[in-house]
Amino acid sequence: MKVESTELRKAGLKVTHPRMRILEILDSQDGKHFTAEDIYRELLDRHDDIGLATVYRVLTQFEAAGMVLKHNFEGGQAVYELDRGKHHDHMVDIESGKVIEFSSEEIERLQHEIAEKHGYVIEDHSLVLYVRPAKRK
Amino acid sequence: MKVESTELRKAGLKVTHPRMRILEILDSQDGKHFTAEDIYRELLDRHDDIGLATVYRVLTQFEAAGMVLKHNFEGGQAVYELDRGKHHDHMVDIESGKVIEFSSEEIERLQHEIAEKHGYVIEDHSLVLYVRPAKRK
DNA sequence: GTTCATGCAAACCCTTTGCAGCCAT
DNA sequence: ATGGCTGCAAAGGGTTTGCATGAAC
Repeated sequence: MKVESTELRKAGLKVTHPRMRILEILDSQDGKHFTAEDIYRELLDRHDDIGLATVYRVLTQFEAAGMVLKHNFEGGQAVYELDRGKHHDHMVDIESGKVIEFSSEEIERLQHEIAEKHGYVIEDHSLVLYVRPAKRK
Repeated sequence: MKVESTELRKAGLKVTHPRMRILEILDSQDGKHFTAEDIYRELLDRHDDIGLATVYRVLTQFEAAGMVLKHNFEGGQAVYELDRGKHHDHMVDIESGKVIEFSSEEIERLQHEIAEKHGYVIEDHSLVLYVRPAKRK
């Protein structure tokens, strides 16, 4: 039995064709971030007849199940990535649109320190650097 | 002459009633973050007959002129605040919706270090901590 | 056979835009 | 006077939802 179907069952979701396909696409490229449209078009390319509404519904369910992370970078369109367990933040190259992942334990630590100082506990956080290739000197 | 009108002229914008009023509202509470609707409703309360479209247009112009900062926190609605020159990041209390400002030179420094390490220069960044009041122990 | 999921189109929310009239300069 | 501004209503883009059909269990 495929890994995907186990994942779905674990999340309490029926193993349906759309969910399997979408999960496969999300899993196909590590570190890649997809918009709902990206996935929809990929499905069309594969001649899978799955509606855009279903893509949104499935992504929302995956997010609720903790299988997928959703990010709202600038630009209106949300992007999704498979949650592979290692936390990271993002850098967006504003010239190419490319998304680079990074992580910094030190920043994480400082964030918790700051929240604590204000009497809070961090539930979630979002750190995005909008960057541009450095000019060679 | 009021400070507001000087600000507007400096930005190359005509000194109109809507722009003055919106600027006044933004200036009325330091550290406060407004949605376009917040401002619109505030204007209605003051019996200023200004359309929501105008509020959006004016806020966009203010942002372009560097007078105002726009943030896209979770929840679909953008919030605006007067740019008073001191950079800061945000913490959002997910229970009350309250926005707390903070700043950390150390985090800023680490961000630049990370971007540089990847061959990039930071153009902009967004750091938001979604927090919950700490339980008393 | 039930229950849950899907496709389609319509609805939704926030934001932007076209246009004719109005106001600041 | 004239060019930029405004209000209104309509359009826009991304996302969600209602409903009848269809698939998974």
